Amino acid sequence: MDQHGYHHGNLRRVMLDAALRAIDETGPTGWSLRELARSAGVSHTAPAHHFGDKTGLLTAVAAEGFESFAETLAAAGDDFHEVGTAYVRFAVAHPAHFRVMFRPELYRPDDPAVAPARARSAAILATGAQSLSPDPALDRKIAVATWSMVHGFVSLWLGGALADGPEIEPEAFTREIITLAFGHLREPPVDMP
Amino acid sequence: MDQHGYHHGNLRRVMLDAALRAIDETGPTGWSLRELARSAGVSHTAPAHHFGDKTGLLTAVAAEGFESFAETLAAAGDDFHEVGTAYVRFAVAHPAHFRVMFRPELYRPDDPAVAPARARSAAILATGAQSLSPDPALDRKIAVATWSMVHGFVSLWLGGALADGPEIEPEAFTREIITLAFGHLREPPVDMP
DNA sequence: CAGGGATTTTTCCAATGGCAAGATATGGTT
DNA sequence: AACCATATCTTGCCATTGGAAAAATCCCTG
Repeated sequence: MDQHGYHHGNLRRVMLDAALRAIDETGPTGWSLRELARSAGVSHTAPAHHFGDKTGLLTAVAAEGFESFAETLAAAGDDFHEVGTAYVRFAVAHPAHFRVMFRPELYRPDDPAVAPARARSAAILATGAQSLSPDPALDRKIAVATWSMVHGFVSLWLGGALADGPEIEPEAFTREIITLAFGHLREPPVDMP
Repeated sequence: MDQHGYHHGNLRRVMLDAALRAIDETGPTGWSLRELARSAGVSHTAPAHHFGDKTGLLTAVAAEGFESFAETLAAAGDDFHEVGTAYVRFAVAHPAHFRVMFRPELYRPDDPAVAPARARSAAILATGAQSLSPDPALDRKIAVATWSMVHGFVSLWLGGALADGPEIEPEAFTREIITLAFGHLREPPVDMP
């Protein structure tokens, strides 16, 4: 089911992939819709049917990203060390998605295709530290602190800001700094059925 | 020394300020050069003389940002708690600059107006944790961890990702999470002459 | 095989970034 | 005060872009 004539048959996915590649190469705004359409071999208005406009395409990227993100986080379990590591793993594996997801001005965060997955991710992150301490207020503090650290690390890493100095292997390094910063808070090992 | 006729007299600064305002309102790419020129009351090509092109304007913003940033960090002293807090203070006080500075694809990071201040900032951050521990490798880890946390926090905060839940006062909150995460590493109080 | 919805194209428009050439102002020199 | 080199700004132009409107083509169902 390739392109056989008038109907492309697959335009939506092809455009998404082209967008992801373009984002990897030149950032979330370093390309034009017409460019992508050309590369897909269709007219410059063909994408409009699938995405509406350029913002719509970025919204679709964000939606796909948050879906996958929520899954990754959920699969990481309850330990916030693991959730933090999963956060970084996702960003490194899907840099283009990640680069869009946390820049809400690029897309429509309230779009029904985005909002649920977005909320799901936020919920997992917010509750990641639950019952670590007896004080719920401290829990939130821990959650935000962890979230901040992994988000910041990955942003800096993707942005090349950590390029000087010895090479860093993102996932392993994340584990180390989480332990460094939050290891001392850890309860005795949680039940592992 | 306002605009008196043909020569604006102050275009460079006026354009920079207009850009900063526009970035605050619609992000680093949510405006057009012509728009800013109109708001300054000059023709759409007038800015070219001062900045070359749009990227040049963003480069000037980044340069100004890193200058001010390096000063702020340097003034914070040696304690990496203070440096971290200063990091956040800067970002909150100069959100438009900050939004550009850490997105190198938006400007020309190697521009001679940017590179030195950028390097100065990086150096302060990299050595922020020096001699905290006997192990230099751990120092780097601590420095990157701290940097990541404050950078991530501020990115999330500026992006509105922390908007749900109780309101957060950035600088105070930063102090708390730095202490939470790194307080246990702290040497006995440094000499304060 | 007819109709209808889905998908894509062609055509058109306003706005943008940038270039080239010309106009105007400014300061220093004499 | 006249002059000129330079800095600053304008006008006119062009290719590219995002998007709207309308028409064309395809595919599925009955």
